[in-house]
Amino acid sequence: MFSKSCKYGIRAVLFLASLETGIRAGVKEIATELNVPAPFLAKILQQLAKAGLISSVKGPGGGFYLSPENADSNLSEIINCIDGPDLLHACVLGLPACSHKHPCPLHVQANAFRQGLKFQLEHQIIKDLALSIKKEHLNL
Amino acid sequence: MFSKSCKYGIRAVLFLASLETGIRAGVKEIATELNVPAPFLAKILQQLAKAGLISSVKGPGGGFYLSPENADSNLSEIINCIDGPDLLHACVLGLPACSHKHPCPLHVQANAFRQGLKFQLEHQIIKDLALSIKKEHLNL
DNA sequence: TGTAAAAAGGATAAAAACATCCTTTATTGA
DNA sequence: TCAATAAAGGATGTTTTTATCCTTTTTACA
Ligand code: FES
Ligand code: FES
Repeated sequence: MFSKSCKYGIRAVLFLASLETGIRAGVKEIATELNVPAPFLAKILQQLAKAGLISSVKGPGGGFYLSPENADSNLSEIINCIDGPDLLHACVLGLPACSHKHPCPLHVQANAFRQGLKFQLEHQIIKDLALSIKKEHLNL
Repeated sequence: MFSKSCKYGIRAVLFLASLETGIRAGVKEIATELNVPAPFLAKILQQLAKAGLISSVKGPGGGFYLSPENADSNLSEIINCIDGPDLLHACVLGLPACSHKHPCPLHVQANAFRQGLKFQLEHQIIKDLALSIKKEHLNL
Protein backbone atom coordinates (compact mmCIF):
# COMPACT_ATOMS: atom_id res chain seq x y z
CA MET A 1 0.00 0.00 0.00
CA PHE A 2 2.47 2.60 1.23
CA SER A 3 6.25 2.48 0.82
CA LYS A 4 8.39 2.31 3.94
CA SER A 5 9.42 5.91 3.38
CA CYS A 6 5.79 6.89 3.40
CA LYS A 7 4.98 4.90 6.52
CA TYR A 8 7.93 6.43 8.36
CA GLY A 9 6.89 9.86 7.12
CA ILE A 10 3.30 9.54 8.30
CA ARG A 11 4.36 8.21 11.67
CA ALA A 12 6.91 11.00 12.11
CA VAL A 13 4.35 13.67 11.29
CA LEU A 14 1.87 12.14 13.72
CA PHE A 15 4.58 12.04 16.36
CA LEU A 16 5.31 15.73 15.82
CA ALA A 17 1.59 16.43 15.94
CA SER A 18 1.28 14.80 19.34
CA LEU A 19 4.02 17.02 20.81
CA GLU A 20 3.10 19.98 23.02
CA THR A 21 2.95 23.19 20.99
CA GLY A 22 6.32 24.92 20.96
CA ILE A 23 8.29 21.73 21.52
CA ARG A 24 10.68 20.51 18.80
CA ALA A 25 12.13 17.08 18.22
CA GLY A 26 15.42 16.14 16.55
CA VAL A 27 15.88 13.34 14.03
CA LYS A 28 17.52 11.04 16.57
CA GLU A 29 14.77 11.54 19.09
CA ILE A 30 12.03 10.83 16.53
CA ALA A 31 13.89 7.83 15.12
CA THR A 32 14.34 6.32 18.57
CA GLU A 33 10.70 6.93 19.41
CA LEU A 34 9.45 5.30 16.20
CA ASN A 35 12.16 2.65 16.15
CA VAL A 36 13.25 3.42 12.58
CA PRO A 37 16.72 4.11 11.09
CA ALA A 38 17.68 7.69 11.87
CA PRO A 39 19.65 8.64 8.70
CA PHE A 40 16.87 7.30 6.50
CA LEU A 41 14.23 9.14 8.47
CA ALA A 42 16.34 12.30 8.14
CA LYS A 43 15.95 12.19 4.36
CA ILE A 44 12.21 11.81 4.64
CA LEU A 45 11.88 14.67 7.11
CA GLN A 46 14.02 16.78 4.82
CA GLN A 47 11.67 16.05 1.94
CA LEU A 48 8.59 16.91 4.00
CA ALA A 49 10.22 20.10 5.28
CA LYS A 50 11.16 21.13 1.75
CA ALA A 51 7.56 20.63 0.70
CA GLY A 52 6.40 22.79 3.59
CA LEU A 53 4.46 20.00 5.27
CA ILE A 54 6.56 20.15 8.43
CA SER A 55 8.78 22.91 9.85
CA SER A 56 12.37 22.86 11.05
CA VAL A 57 15.03 25.02 12.62
CA LYS A 58 18.76 24.38 12.53
CA GLY A 59 21.27 24.80 15.30
CA PRO A 60 21.24 24.13 19.02
CA GLY A 61 17.78 23.58 20.42
CA GLY A 62 16.51 23.18 16.89
CA GLY A 63 14.63 20.31 15.36
CA PHE A 64 11.34 19.53 13.65
CA TYR A 65 7.85 20.64 14.61
CA LEU A 66 4.47 21.39 13.11
CA SER A 67 3.35 24.96 12.60
CA PRO A 68 -0.40 25.55 13.00
CA GLU A 69 -0.66 25.45 9.20
CA ASN A 70 1.26 22.17 9.08
CA ALA A 71 -1.21 20.69 11.57
CA ASP A 72 -4.04 21.60 9.22
CA SER A 73 -2.65 19.53 6.37
CA ASN A 74 -4.08 16.10 5.70
CA LEU A 75 -2.75 12.58 5.15
CA SER A 76 -3.31 12.84 1.41
CA GLU A 77 -0.72 15.62 1.18
CA ILE A 78 1.85 13.63 3.15
CA ILE A 79 1.35 10.54 1.03
CA ASN A 80 1.37 12.53 -2.17
CA CYS A 81 4.64 14.19 -1.16
CA ILE A 82 6.45 10.92 -0.51
CA ASP A 83 4.85 8.24 -2.70
CA GLY A 84 3.40 10.51 -5.36
CA PRO A 85 -0.17 10.58 -6.67
CA ASP A 86 -0.28 7.09 -8.20
CA LEU A 87 -2.12 5.36 -5.37
CA LEU A 88 -5.22 7.42 -6.06
CA HIS A 89 -4.87 7.92 -9.79
CA ALA A 90 -2.96 5.17 -11.61
CA CYS A 91 -4.61 1.99 -12.87
CA VAL A 92 -4.50 -0.68 -10.17
CA LEU A 93 -3.36 -3.19 -12.78
CA GLY A 94 -0.64 -0.90 -14.04
CA LEU A 95 -2.20 -0.20 -17.43
CA PRO A 96 -0.78 2.94 -19.07
CA ALA A 97 -4.08 4.81 -18.78
CA CYS A 98 -6.88 4.75 -16.27
CA SER A 99 -10.16 6.16 -17.53
CA HIS A 100 -13.77 5.32 -18.13
CA LYS A 101 -12.91 5.34 -21.84
CA HIS A 102 -10.39 2.49 -21.53
CA PRO A 103 -11.22 0.67 -18.33
CA CYS A 104 -9.42 -2.41 -17.08
CA PRO A 105 -11.48 -5.22 -15.56
CA LEU A 106 -11.07 -3.74 -12.09
CA HIS A 107 -11.59 -0.09 -13.01
CA VAL A 108 -15.14 0.32 -11.76
CA GLN A 109 -14.47 -1.40 -8.45
CA ALA A 110 -11.10 0.31 -8.07
CA ASN A 111 -12.63 3.71 -8.67
CA ALA A 112 -15.28 3.21 -6.04
CA PHE A 113 -12.57 2.25 -3.59
CA ARG A 114 -10.25 5.06 -4.41
CA GLN A 115 -13.05 7.61 -4.11
CA GLY A 116 -13.63 6.37 -0.58
CA LEU A 117 -9.95 6.27 0.22
CA LYS A 118 -9.37 9.71 -1.27
CA PHE A 119 -12.21 11.17 0.78
CA GLN A 120 -10.88 9.61 3.94
CA LEU A 121 -7.29 10.68 3.35
CA GLU A 122 -8.29 14.23 2.53
CA HIS A 123 -10.41 14.50 5.65
CA GLN A 124 -7.83 13.05 8.02
CA ILE A 125 -6.48 16.37 9.26
CA ILE A 126 -3.25 15.94 11.18
CA LYS A 127 -4.38 17.88 14.23
CA ASP A 128 -7.56 15.81 14.52
CA LEU A 129 -5.52 12.63 14.37
CA ALA A 130 -3.27 14.05 17.06
CA LEU A 131 -6.28 14.57 19.31
CA SER A 132 -7.43 10.98 18.96
CA ILE A 133 -3.88 9.74 19.50
CA LYS A 134 -3.81 11.46 22.88
CA LYS A 135 -7.37 10.59 23.79
CA GLU A 136 -7.14 6.91 22.85
CA HIS A 137 -3.45 6.34 23.58
CA LEU A 138 -2.77 5.09 20.06
CA ASN A 139 0.58 3.63 19.03
CA LEU A 140 3.17 5.13 16.73
CA MET B 1 -0.99 -1.24 -3.93
CA PHE B 2 0.04 -4.32 -5.86
CA SER B 3 3.60 -5.20 -6.90
CA LYS B 4 4.39 -5.40 -10.60
CA SER B 5 4.58 -9.18 -10.31
CA CYS B 6 1.08 -9.19 -8.91
CA LYS B 7 -0.31 -6.88 -11.57
CA TYR B 8 1.23 -8.99 -14.33
CA GLY B 9 -0.11 -12.11 -12.66
CA ILE B 10 -3.65 -10.83 -12.39
CA ARG B 11 -3.64 -9.62 -15.98
CA ALA B 12 -2.27 -12.94 -17.21
CA VAL B 13 -4.92 -14.90 -15.35
CA LEU B 14 -7.64 -12.66 -16.75
CA PHE B 15 -6.20 -13.10 -20.22
CA LEU B 16 -6.29 -16.87 -19.83
CA ALA B 17 -9.83 -16.60 -18.49
CA SER B 18 -10.97 -14.75 -21.58
CA LEU B 19 -9.65 -17.51 -23.87
CA GLU B 20 -12.07 -20.01 -25.48
CA THR B 21 -12.26 -23.18 -23.38
CA GLY B 22 -9.70 -25.74 -24.54
CA ILE B 23 -7.32 -23.11 -25.94
CA ARG B 24 -3.87 -22.71 -24.40
CA ALA B 25 -1.47 -19.79 -24.57
CA GLY B 26 2.35 -19.81 -24.31
CA VAL B 27 4.40 -17.35 -22.26
CA LYS B 28 5.50 -15.41 -25.34
CA GLU B 29 1.96 -15.06 -26.60
CA ILE B 30 0.69 -13.83 -23.24
CA ALA B 31 3.63 -11.48 -22.76
CA THR B 32 3.13 -9.96 -26.20
CA GLU B 33 -0.58 -9.56 -25.58
CA LEU B 34 -0.08 -7.85 -22.21
CA ASN B 35 3.04 -5.98 -23.30
CA VAL B 36 5.17 -7.21 -20.40
CA PRO B 37 8.65 -8.83 -20.28
CA ALA B 38 8.30 -12.51 -21.21
CA PRO B 39 10.98 -14.10 -18.97
CA PHE B 40 9.68 -12.24 -15.95
CA LEU B 41 6.12 -13.23 -16.71
CA ALA B 42 7.29 -16.84 -17.05
CA LYS B 43 8.41 -16.84 -13.42
CA ILE B 44 5.07 -15.51 -12.25
CA LEU B 45 3.10 -18.04 -14.29
CA GLN B 46 5.32 -20.77 -12.87
CA GLN B 47 4.51 -19.60 -9.36
CA LEU B 48 0.78 -19.53 -10.06
CA ALA B 49 0.92 -22.96 -11.70
CA LYS B 50 2.82 -24.40 -8.74
CA ALA B 51 0.14 -23.05 -6.42
CA GLY B 52 -2.54 -24.67 -8.57
CA LEU B 53 -4.17 -21.38 -9.53
CA ILE B 54 -3.52 -21.88 -13.25
CA SER B 55 -2.81 -25.01 -15.28
CA SER B 56 -0.04 -25.81 -17.72
CA VAL B 57 1.17 -28.52 -20.10
CA LYS B 58 4.69 -28.85 -21.45
CA GLY B 59 5.76 -29.76 -24.93
CA PRO B 60 4.53 -28.86 -28.42
CA GLY B 61 1.08 -27.35 -28.42
CA GLY B 62 1.40 -26.87 -24.71
CA GLY B 63 0.99 -23.71 -22.70
CA PHE B 64 -1.09 -22.21 -19.92
CA TYR B 65 -4.84 -22.33 -19.43
CA LEU B 66 -7.49 -22.28 -16.73
CA SER B 67 -9.21 -25.47 -15.66
CA PRO B 68 -12.86 -25.06 -14.59
CA GLU B 69 -11.62 -25.10 -10.98
CA ASN B 70 -9.03 -22.44 -11.76
CA ALA B 71 -11.77 -20.24 -13.21
CA ASP B 72 -13.64 -20.52 -9.92
CA SER B 73 -10.80 -19.05 -7.90
CA ASN B 74 -10.91 -15.40 -6.87
CA LEU B 75 -8.64 -12.38 -7.01
CA SER B 76 -7.79 -12.71 -3.36
CA GLU B 77 -6.11 -16.07 -3.99
CA ILE B 78 -4.05 -14.70 -6.87
CA ILE B 79 -2.91 -11.70 -4.87
CA ASN B 80 -2.18 -13.80 -1.83
CA CYS B 81 -0.09 -16.19 -3.93
CA ILE B 82 2.11 -13.45 -5.36
CA ASP B 83 2.19 -10.58 -2.86
CA GLY B 84 1.32 -12.53 0.25
CA PRO B 85 -1.35 -11.74 2.84
CA ASP B 86 0.08 -8.44 4.11
CA LEU B 87 -2.19 -6.14 2.12
CA LEU B 88 -5.21 -7.33 4.07
CA HIS B 89 -3.61 -8.11 7.39
CA ALA B 90 -0.51 -6.05 8.19
CA CYS B 91 -0.66 -2.62 9.81
CA VAL B 92 -0.88 0.07 7.12
CA LEU B 93 1.75 2.08 8.97
CA GLY B 94 4.05 -0.93 9.24
CA LEU B 95 3.78 -1.34 13.00
CA PRO B 96 4.84 -4.80 14.18
CA ALA B 97 1.31 -5.75 15.26
CA CYS B 98 -2.11 -4.81 13.97
CA SER B 99 -4.93 -5.38 16.44
CA HIS B 100 -7.70 -3.65 18.33
CA LYS B 101 -5.55 -4.08 21.42
CA HIS B 102 -2.69 -1.99 20.04
CA PRO B 103 -4.15 0.14 17.26
CA CYS B 104 -2.20 2.71 15.28
CA PRO B 105 -3.91 6.03 14.51
CA LEU B 106 -5.22 4.65 11.22
CA HIS B 107 -6.28 1.24 12.45
CA VAL B 108 -10.02 1.81 12.62
CA GLN B 109 -10.20 3.45 9.21
CA ALA B 110 -7.80 0.93 7.71
CA ASN B 111 -9.81 -1.96 9.02
CA ALA B 112 -13.03 -0.67 7.53
CA PHE B 113 -11.23 -0.19 4.24
CA ARG B 114 -9.68 -3.63 4.28
CA GLN B 115 -12.92 -5.36 5.18
CA GLY B 116 -14.49 -3.88 2.07
CA LEU B 117 -11.48 -4.70 -0.07
CA LYS B 118 -11.31 -8.23 1.28
CA PHE B 119 -14.99 -8.81 0.55
CA GLN B 120 -14.62 -7.51 -2.99
CA LEU B 121 -11.49 -9.48 -3.75
CA GLU B 122 -12.98 -12.69 -2.44
CA HIS B 123 -16.11 -12.21 -4.50
CA GLN B 124 -14.34 -11.36 -7.73
CA ILE B 125 -14.48 -14.84 -9.26
CA ILE B 126 -12.20 -15.15 -12.27
CA LYS B 127 -14.86 -16.55 -14.59
CA ASP B 128 -17.26 -13.73 -13.75
CA LEU B 129 -14.56 -11.19 -14.51
CA ALA B 130 -13.94 -12.99 -17.80
CA LEU B 131 -17.61 -12.59 -18.73
CA SER B 132 -17.57 -8.85 -18.12
CA ILE B 133 -14.30 -8.54 -20.02
CA LYS B 134 -15.95 -10.02 -23.10
CA LYS B 135 -19.24 -8.19 -22.66
CA GLU B 136 -17.72 -4.79 -22.04
CA HIS B 137 -14.56 -5.12 -24.12
CA LEU B 138 -12.31 -4.29 -21.19
CA ASN B 139 -8.58 -3.82 -21.56
CA LEU B 140 -5.81 -6.10 -20.33
C1' DT C 1 13.22 -43.51 -31.97
C1' DG C 2 14.64 -38.76 -32.37
C1' DT C 3 13.77 -33.93 -32.84
C1' DA C 4 11.42 -29.82 -31.87
C1' DA C 5 8.39 -27.26 -28.74
C1' DA C 6 7.31 -25.42 -24.47
C1' DA C 7 7.25 -25.16 -19.40
C1' DA C 8 10.33 -25.71 -15.14
C1' DG C 9 14.25 -24.51 -12.78
C1' DG C 10 18.54 -22.22 -11.69
C1' DA C 11 22.00 -18.59 -12.19
C1' DT C 12 22.89 -13.95 -13.21
C1' DA C 13 22.16 -8.85 -14.14
C1' DA C 14 19.90 -4.23 -13.80
C1' DA C 15 17.03 -1.02 -11.41
C1' DA C 16 14.73 0.72 -7.52
C1' DA C 17 14.06 1.04 -2.67
C1' DC C 18 16.13 1.21 1.62
C1' DA C 19 19.89 2.64 4.50
C1' DT C 20 24.39 4.81 6.02
C1' DC C 21 28.06 8.14 6.22
C1' DC C 22 30.38 12.45 5.63
C1' DT C 23 30.56 17.42 4.59
C1' DT C 24 28.27 21.93 4.56
C1' DT C 25 25.23 25.48 6.32
C1' DA C 26 22.64 27.83 9.78
C1' DT C 27 21.92 28.97 14.56
C1' DT C 28 22.75 29.39 19.45
C1' DG C 29 25.07 30.89 23.34
C1' DA C 30 29.42 31.24 25.92
C1' DT D 1 34.29 35.62 17.68
C1' DC D 2 34.25 30.80 18.52
C1' DA D 3 32.71 26.30 19.62
C1' DA D 4 28.93 23.29 19.75
C1' DT D 5 24.51 21.73 17.83
C1' DA D 6 21.35 20.22 14.48
C1' DA D 7 19.29 20.23 9.85
C1' DA D 8 20.55 20.19 4.70
C1' DG D 9 22.86 18.14 1.12
C1' DG D 10 25.70 14.87 -1.36
C1' DA D 11 28.04 10.47 -2.00
C1' DT D 12 28.01 5.73 -1.21
C1' DG D 13 26.60 1.01 0.17
C1' DT D 14 23.05 -2.78 0.82
C1' DT D 15 18.83 -5.25 -0.06
C1' DT D 16 14.78 -6.19 -2.61
C1' DT D 17 12.34 -6.12 -6.75
C1' DT D 18 12.34 -6.50 -11.49
C1' DA D 19 14.25 -8.59 -15.54
C1' DT D 20 17.19 -11.72 -18.50
C1' DC D 21 19.50 -15.86 -19.88
C1' DC D 22 20.72 -20.66 -20.02
C1' DT D 23 19.97 -25.58 -18.93
C1' DT D 24 16.78 -29.41 -17.86
C1' DT D 25 12.48 -31.92 -18.14
C1' DT D 26 8.26 -33.20 -20.35
C1' DT D 27 5.51 -33.97 -24.35
C1' DA D 28 3.91 -34.31 -29.23
C1' DC D 29 4.58 -36.08 -33.48
C1' DA D 30 7.34 -37.06 -37.76
S1 FES E 1 -8.11 1.33 -15.86
FE1 FES E 1 -7.44 -0.01 -14.30
S2 FES E 1 -8.13 1.03 -12.55
FE2 FES E 1 -8.79 2.37 -14.11
S1 FES F 1 -2.49 -1.23 13.82
FE1 FES F 1 -2.13 -0.07 12.05
S2 FES F 1 -3.68 -0.76 10.74
FE2 FES F 1 -4.03 -1.95 12.51
